[in-house]
Amino acid sequence: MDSSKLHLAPLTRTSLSEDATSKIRRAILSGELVPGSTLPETNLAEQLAVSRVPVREALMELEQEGLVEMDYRGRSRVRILSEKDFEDLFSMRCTLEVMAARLLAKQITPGDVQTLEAMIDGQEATEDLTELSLLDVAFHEQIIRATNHRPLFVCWKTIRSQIEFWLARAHRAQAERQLSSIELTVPGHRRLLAALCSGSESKAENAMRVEMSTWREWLPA
Amino acid sequence: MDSSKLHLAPLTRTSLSEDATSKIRRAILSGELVPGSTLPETNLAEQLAVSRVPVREALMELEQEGLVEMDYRGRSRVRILSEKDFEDLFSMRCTLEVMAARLLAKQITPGDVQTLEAMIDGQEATEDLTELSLLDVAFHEQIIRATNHRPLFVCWKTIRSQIEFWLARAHRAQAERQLSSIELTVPGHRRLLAALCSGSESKAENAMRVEMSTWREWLPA
DNA sequence: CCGCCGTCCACTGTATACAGTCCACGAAAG
DNA sequence: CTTTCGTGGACTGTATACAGTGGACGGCGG
Repeated sequence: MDSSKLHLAPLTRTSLSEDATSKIRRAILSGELVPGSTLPETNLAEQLAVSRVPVREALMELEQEGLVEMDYRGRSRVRILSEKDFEDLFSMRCTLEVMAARLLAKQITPGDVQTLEAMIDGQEATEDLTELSLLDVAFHEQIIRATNHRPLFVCWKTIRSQIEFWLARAHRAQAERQLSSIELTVPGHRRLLAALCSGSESKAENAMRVEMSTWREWLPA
Repeated sequence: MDSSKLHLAPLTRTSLSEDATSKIRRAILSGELVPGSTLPETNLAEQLAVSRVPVREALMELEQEGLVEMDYRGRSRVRILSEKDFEDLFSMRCTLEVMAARLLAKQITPGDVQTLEAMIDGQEATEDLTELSLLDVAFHEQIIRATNHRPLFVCWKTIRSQIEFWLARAHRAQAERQLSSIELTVPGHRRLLAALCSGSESKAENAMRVEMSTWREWLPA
């Protein structure tokens, strides 16, 4: 049985641009690339062993995600996020997620519930707290995706990376008082999911606001 | 007095990419490029008399704006916006603008008021209805800009062009029963501005919801 | 010592060149 | 007539080449 004709691979085929994007993104999120440091295309191209073209596209993408900023002439640096930036980020997130909660309350499907429950189980099974916080973001992203609301999802994507940046930063900064332990995250998500299934927009909204507020406390990074 | 050293020009310096972006955008909004039609880089580059590089960047930008979509292999076409797309667009717009209204109610400055009033005066002085609808969008954009909330503005930019696309389309489709006459737009904006100045978040929100609903009636494009 | 000017260099914007891929179309086999 | 296979062309993805610009730096004049 020769499956070579099935074109299974093309779905996951990855261009050098996307490759470069995720590599640079990871380097920023990990702190390897410090906020404010310059990102010369020439330099990055050399390090990633590709030409400037994919690097350019990666930088454009990351600018869109808010991790990179370009000066009036096109020179890129790792964006420096201020306190206000983080506050704005979270107020935006709150608005988007509340909208998602209300939408989903009206249209959630058994399939959605199943997916979300599986994700919560995955969170419960996790030991690593850094990993957990990523799963948490993924859970919220799944809620937004489930709404099938394209503009909402596009907007979410413009802040997602910045949220992960903040998470990584907070983890490094305050390793002792770890945010979002399993004991808090998992039950919170179960309550949220229950509210989303209640069919009541206002219940869903309130549950989401509660969920959001548990994060907001950690804002002063 | 030689001003050649003052570098006044660089502020408005325009790259070929941006040039290409606005030209293609205009062509789509005007209907010259029909939804669904393909956009081969080679072809566009030839027509715009530039190389493929600026065209590529323009297409990436327009994809972000939701006017262009790329298939799994990178071939671009003018995006076909469905009825649901427009509904989602407006619900997104409503959410963002309500958020903006609440924010601005808390922090509006005399300068903001002055700018917005001047824009309303400009609307009052306009005869052309197509022009008026663009001024209307610009007015709402100014409200969002005035919040000084970067993520909010970034999100707005991802839907702005699609809204203008819908406007242009609606204008062509129903030339007789013109939407948004001056008699409706200007007083509506004055009331909205008054609510924004009231200092009350809920008044601002309600006024914005009213403003949004006047648009929504026209949805079945 | 301080400021001004010119040169050089690092870097981007754009063009061109090259390689690979998918699809349409047509020929050959059933 | 239908199906299969092969081939050519139309594109994109990526690399390389070229041109221009602004800033850093050093020398020169005050």
